[in-house]
Amino acid sequence: MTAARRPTPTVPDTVTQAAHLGRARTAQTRVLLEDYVELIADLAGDAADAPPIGPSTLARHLGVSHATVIKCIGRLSREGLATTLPYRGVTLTQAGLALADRVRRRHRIVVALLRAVGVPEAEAAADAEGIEHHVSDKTLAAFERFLRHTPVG
Amino acid sequence: MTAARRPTPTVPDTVTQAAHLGRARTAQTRVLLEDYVELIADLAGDAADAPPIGPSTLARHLGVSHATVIKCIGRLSREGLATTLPYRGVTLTQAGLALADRVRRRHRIVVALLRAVGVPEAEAAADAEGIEHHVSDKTLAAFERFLRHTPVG
DNA sequence: CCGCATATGTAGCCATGGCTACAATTCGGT
DNA sequence: ACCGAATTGTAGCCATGGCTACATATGCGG
Ligand SMILES: [Mn+2]
Ligand SMILES: [Mn+2]
Ligand SMILES: [Mn+2]
Ligand SMILES: [Mn+2]
Repeated sequence: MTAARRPTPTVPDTVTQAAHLGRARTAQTRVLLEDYVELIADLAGDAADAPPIGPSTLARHLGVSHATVIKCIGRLSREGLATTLPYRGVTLTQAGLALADRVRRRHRIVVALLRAVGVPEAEAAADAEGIEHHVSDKTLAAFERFLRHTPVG
Repeated sequence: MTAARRPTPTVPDTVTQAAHLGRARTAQTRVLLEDYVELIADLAGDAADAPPIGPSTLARHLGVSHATVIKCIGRLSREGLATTLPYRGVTLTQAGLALADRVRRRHRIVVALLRAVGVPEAEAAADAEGIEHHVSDKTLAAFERFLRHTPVG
């Protein structure tokens, strides 16, 4: 039972595989933060006077309870991505805005790539919401290159 | 604070967005199961007499502790994907094998698509480990179509 | 200016998936 | 046969992110 008798060729070297899976696990811890800052930025609009967004609004868009949102806003704030005052909603910090920009850009590119390889609109929109969080910078760069060098969609 | 003054066009309709994010959240609950059955199938090889795999082997490949693996094997077994006997390792059920087949195929196709749009080998291998779990059947079908109609890489 | 609908916050529950520390079993080598 | 190393299992901790139920604050319409 120490190992498979034949180290099947489909199995990559052990430490590499562990690293890949670990990386995916780590990415998971960022998913919630990324979705929140992306949504907050989208809702607040691009004006300089971005208005604070309330928990119930976020809850509606996220499809979770407002209690859950309030807890997660605590984490956002602990991580320095947003500021919040009781009964006064949440506003992104500079760091939060910077992250939101990166996340929104990546989201757009992922959707565009999916569309470009023939994924239907609705599926692209839905799947991108999960895929985006696992697209590294290098992969994103490759996506952009592909989109530039590909005629239409 | 009830909503953004301008319902910025980047924000999709509320219930659609909630559905998309909810779908990504739901997918998350399958990630662990998928990675486990995929790994177990890979390690056991394709022989009919697939040998049971021990927790420590899985732990090494997954990059987590053996205690964590043992707990997760419990879930695998509760969900009918594997059987296990004390000190005798874990074996996939028919359902587990079927899931593993789907997951491994999807994994291959995702890696191939990433390579086809120009993602470097190492990045493709790493990112695929996270992306794969968020690729729906329709999106997978689109990937296959694209790969068929695209000359080389 | 006041009451009430709505939004916000708190408390406490649960499942998951990490971990370490320790206990028990197995099994190969002598 | 049996000893000891390696594997396996158990116990108990923690953080996360869901939820419901209840409590409190806000602010608008009348
Ligand atoms: Mn997302
Ligand atoms: Mn997104
Ligand atoms: Mn994976
Ligand atoms: Mn995989």
